[in-house]
Amino acid sequence: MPATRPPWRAISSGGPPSPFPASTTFRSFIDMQAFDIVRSALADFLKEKGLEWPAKAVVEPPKDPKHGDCATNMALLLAKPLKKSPRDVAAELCAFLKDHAQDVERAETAGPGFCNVTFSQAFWRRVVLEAEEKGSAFGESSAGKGRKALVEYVSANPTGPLHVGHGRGAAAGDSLARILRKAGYDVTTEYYINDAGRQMRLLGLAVWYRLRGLAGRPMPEPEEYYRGSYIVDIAKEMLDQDPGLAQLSDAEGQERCYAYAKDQILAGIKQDLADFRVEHQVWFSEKTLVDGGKVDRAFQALKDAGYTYEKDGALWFATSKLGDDKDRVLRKSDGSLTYFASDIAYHHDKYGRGYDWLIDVWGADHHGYVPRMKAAVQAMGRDPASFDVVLIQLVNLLVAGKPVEMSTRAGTFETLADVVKEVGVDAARFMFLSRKTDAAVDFDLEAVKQRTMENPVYYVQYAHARIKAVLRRAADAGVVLPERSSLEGLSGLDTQDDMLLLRKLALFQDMVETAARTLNVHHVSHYLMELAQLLHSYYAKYPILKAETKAIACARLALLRAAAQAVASGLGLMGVSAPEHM
RNA sequence: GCGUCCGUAGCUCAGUUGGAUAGAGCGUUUGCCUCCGGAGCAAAAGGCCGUGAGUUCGAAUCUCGCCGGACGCACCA
Repeated sequence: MPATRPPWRAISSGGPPSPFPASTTFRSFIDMQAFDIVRSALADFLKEKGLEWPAKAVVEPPKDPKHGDCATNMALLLAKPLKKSPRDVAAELCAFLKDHAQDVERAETAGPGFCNVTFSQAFWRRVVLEAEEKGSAFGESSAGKGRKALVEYVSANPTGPLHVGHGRGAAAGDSLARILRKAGYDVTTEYYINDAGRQMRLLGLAVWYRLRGLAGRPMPEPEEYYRGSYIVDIAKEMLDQDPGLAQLSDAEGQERCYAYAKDQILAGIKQDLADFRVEHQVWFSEKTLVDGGKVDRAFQALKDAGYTYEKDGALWFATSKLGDDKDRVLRKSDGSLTYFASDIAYHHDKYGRGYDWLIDVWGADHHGYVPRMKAAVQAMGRDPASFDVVLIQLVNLLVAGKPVEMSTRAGTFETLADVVKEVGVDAARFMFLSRKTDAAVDFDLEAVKQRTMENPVYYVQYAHARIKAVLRRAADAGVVLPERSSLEGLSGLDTQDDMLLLRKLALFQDMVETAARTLNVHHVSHYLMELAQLLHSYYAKYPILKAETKAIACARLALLRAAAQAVASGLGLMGVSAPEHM
């Protein structure tokens, strides 16, 4: 956390595949079954032929559902060793799968030599039972194995209100924490308060300057200070409470102003975050690092590892030995610490608190800072893979396609609070979380306000509300849906569209794990869009309450109830509400 | 100059570990409200995946060059 967090820039990218979640792909119960069944049958086939599993052989879901439930390229890779054409091998393999794998209804060759496997309908219906059994825990997994992860995000300097860019970082960090929890991690969320150093001095100076001006004791305008109108407001507030303040000495006045302003601004930030449904469990003060001797302890750790040296009166850290471009200064020749120094101490402290995985959410403009932080982690004797940075790209605020100036002028929507007030928490969060964090996003206030497909949040929420409406009507009509369905009761789910929905539901847990593994929050919203689309289409095509038979009506209701569970759960991961009515 | 990231339909964006005919929404065109919520559904049109090579059974995906864009490269915070 670079101290200056330019407000409107924030996030980034591409999520370095974290080592933590691992080499194996985690799948939901249903999916795991499906893929494992095929994998083990393939292994049997290889054993029979006396061959090893080819490194490039995969079992995967085919892009086109017409190709079945899962596909393997095995035959393509066995053609050479078996000295047969890929298609002949595929035919042989398919015959084998049909005979040796459970729940397999069809196994067919396709294209250049793929084997497409289709499971029985009953196999897929089980996902409804799984959803009913797990309830709101549907989609949870143990992929994280309870590892302790610390997500640090926002961490804006308490020198002014949060801007929209901070909002994107806030939404991303908060959602990431929710996703990681769902994926089985023990997550703590944290905000690093830069309450030491130059920024704070400038804040105190700014308020003091305004205060003296208001009190009729003007002083020369400082070269550098915060000019926002909120500074004047704070100065007024202080004067109202104690008109005698202006008579203090500059040193004491600035100190009083700093302390008051910091607390006020921080309180405002906390309120803005709470209003945005963003949680931070820990508020970590930079000051406590310095005062508590933690910086010295971190320095000692680096020194013990042999990475520090003195030069030109400064203390240096040999980050270039660890992949950085050049060495960095920790303590300047004037004796003061660089920002990097407290950063190192901060991360040293984080590890000391027992976290296995540190995730920092930074503005993308700080990407150049990553290598030196990685170097620091390594010098502390930690696995650099246990430290990930999610970079957040900037937000371009627009009104009807035209850029809004990011000035401090009143009347322009630049603060997070203003934007949220204007478009609502749900729409704002959904928008922020729908794109890869490392791509800049255009945030058009007009578009996001509209209840159309311009902002898909309503599309997804509507799918949820619709299902709830049908379930209510069912209850009103006296249709009693058992809390737990039976496989026989679901036998009415036998169309292609039923299967599409069931398979989508089975992928929910997969999606959560992918999002957690890649630290890419946008997977959630895309999944929800696809699920919502299937639901709207299904709803339009099939009568539910007026189904051909009561049994089919119940089966469809159970399917929709499970789907609503997934929608609500997915929206929950984004911190977006799942309304019963709209 | 060096480094990181980005370039996919008119627009905004997905695309997992390299897989089959590259997807979705918006916009456009055409249909659908005697029927459970039309904030919806169905269908059509729309593509040199920036560009040129390479790797291989197979590339939007991996490698290199080039073009275009964003952002970094402090004894700043």
